[in-house]
Amino acid sequence: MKDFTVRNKIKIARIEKGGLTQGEFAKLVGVTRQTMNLIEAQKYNPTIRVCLLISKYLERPLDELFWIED
Amino acid sequence: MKDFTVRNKIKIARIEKGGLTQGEFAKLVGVTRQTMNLIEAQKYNPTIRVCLLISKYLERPLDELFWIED
DNA sequence: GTAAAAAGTAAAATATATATTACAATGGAA
DNA sequence: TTCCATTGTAATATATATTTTACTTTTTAC
Repeated sequence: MKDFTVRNKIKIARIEKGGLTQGEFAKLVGVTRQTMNLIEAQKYNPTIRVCLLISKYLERPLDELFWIED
Repeated sequence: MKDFTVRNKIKIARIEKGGLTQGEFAKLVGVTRQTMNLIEAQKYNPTIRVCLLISKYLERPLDELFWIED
């Protein structure tokens, strides 16, 4: 199967959201800072569960935060 | 952390999409039929990558297909 | 410029998504 | 009813998301 790459704009959205640090945001979502770091750096392919929580706390739709690059 | 449950309406959307069998759809998306079966049965928490492909082939936004129940 | 906070990163351990194979249950068409 | 396609499910194996701990680099405030 093709090697679609998943992209996200979490980091930008988090900063735009105002003041949230990576660690604070990770805690909100319920993952470790390291996990959030890797997700933001697009080195992970997070589960929909984590993505939904990210979407919730950033108040942005999933479709705006995540997309495929083929 | 709270135990949010992830829900999805993939099976309904797949059938509404017309004629696609679970196996055919799984192949389209690039996972096995068993994996798609477990995802549809809400026993898995799929990766955003798989969800994006599902969204693409069902022509439905992520936010319409997946949500959290708390 | 210095100190503290935040962010990047890395290695090892654990949890779980996904694959593989196989078989049972269900449903619809003949 | 019988046959065949589809779906449900289970066991084992593998890949990888996530955690934990710890250290380095970058950024920000003073």
